[in-house]
Amino acid sequence: MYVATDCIIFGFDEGKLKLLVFNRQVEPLKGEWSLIGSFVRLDEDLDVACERVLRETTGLENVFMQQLKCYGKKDRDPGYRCISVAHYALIRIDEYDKELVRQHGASWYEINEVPQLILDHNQMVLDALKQLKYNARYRPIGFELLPEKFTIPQLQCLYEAIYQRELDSRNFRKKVTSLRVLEKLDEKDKSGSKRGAFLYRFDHENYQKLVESGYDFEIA
Amino acid sequence: MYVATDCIIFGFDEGKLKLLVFNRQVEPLKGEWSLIGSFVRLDEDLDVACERVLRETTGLENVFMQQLKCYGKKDRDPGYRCISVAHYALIRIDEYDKELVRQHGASWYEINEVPQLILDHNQMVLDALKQLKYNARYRPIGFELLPEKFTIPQLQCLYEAIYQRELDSRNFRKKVTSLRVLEKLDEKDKSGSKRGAFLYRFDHENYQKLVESGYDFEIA
DNA sequence: ACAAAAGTGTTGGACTTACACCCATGG
DNA sequence: CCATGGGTGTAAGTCCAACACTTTTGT
Repeated sequence: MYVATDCIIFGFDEGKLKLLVFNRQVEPLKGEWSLIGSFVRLDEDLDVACERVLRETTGLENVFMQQLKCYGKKDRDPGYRCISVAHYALIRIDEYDKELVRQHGASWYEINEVPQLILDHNQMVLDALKQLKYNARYRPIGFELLPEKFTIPQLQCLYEAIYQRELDSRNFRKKVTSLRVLEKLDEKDKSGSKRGAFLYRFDHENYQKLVESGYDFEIA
Repeated sequence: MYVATDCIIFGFDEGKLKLLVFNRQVEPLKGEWSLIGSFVRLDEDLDVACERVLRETTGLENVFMQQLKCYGKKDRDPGYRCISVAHYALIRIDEYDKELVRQHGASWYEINEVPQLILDHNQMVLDALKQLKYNARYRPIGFELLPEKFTIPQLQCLYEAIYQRELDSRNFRKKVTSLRVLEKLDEKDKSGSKRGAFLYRFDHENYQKLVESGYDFEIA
């Protein structure tokens, strides 16, 4: 049986949660929209395979990535029996290799304007989004989608995009700062307003300590 | 590549959460403890394969079963390259086919006394238990492990076994009855005490309605 | 009559939500 | 000077956790 992996790649840009979809360049179904994927090689760990796929298409390494689900309907791929283990990845939209992405015929789509994809890939996207919403409540994975330095309004905007609802800025700020995993910098980002908003950095060290102590990261 | 499925089968008996483990009857590793599994047939849906495994070993159908994770380390099975999609199942310990289980050389082990299992099966059990704890908070899956009629003290005992901590009986009773998915019967179960405790039945219909309306089932 | 489990309410504290105004700056 | 987004505190309500005694009945 063939074993493949497909990647649901999320990014965050212009205040919107987006999905990277690919123009399929091989037959069958050449020219259709698709997630990016690959067969898992015989001598390759499953998770290594999807890291490889991500690296080959975006140039990124050490990306947040998580196994979503294994799709195994017998007729999911009309060509041959193939199961696919879907993973979703959160990438920083300012870091990926734009040339590489262009070569693969990929484009970003807003999460609720994703076009028709091949096979069961639309279902994978729906499942991944559900998972992302779910996980975002208990681990601060939202940070994975932002540049290294970000402002609190940006972070809030991201969570609003994930949850697809508005959050109260006072309550949001209170909560994220109370988590004590944000390091406030002396710089401001003035791209969003005249006044400028302070930049923060994610304090990985403190985060790690808190995780180990069993801390609960529910946000919003 | 070979594709297998393995089943983590949970049951609840004598106030303890238990796992059904099998004595492996084929080489290699014959005689070792193992989860039960099977290769996925070429013309068989993945989820159908694990339903088949469960039916073949316990005689049960229509069991609560959920995909856990796909295990795909390249050397997880020293014999040949094989990925395994683990599923966990919750069964009622009074319903399974004891003769069938005996034929497969299976025994129940308390969840924190599980012996050494082959390959990565111990890891699968740990992951399944974590998932069970997690899911038990948001869907009333605990009911799957009890007989059709059960008492509230039994239900509490089950949740205590899953969470591995004690719960307050007043708060627990308050919460589960407030969910409005329990139907109180006129019978009592006197096996647990002189006084006897009222039996309840899970109201699947009302549960379905509540799920559809987006209700949140957090318990304990 | 007593042991053993079933059943029942209340209160204090923690957390969540809702809500409105001033601040800093660039144009 | 004004338009724009950034930043701040408080009060009400809801939810959760802690807690102890009475009931029933078989032995």
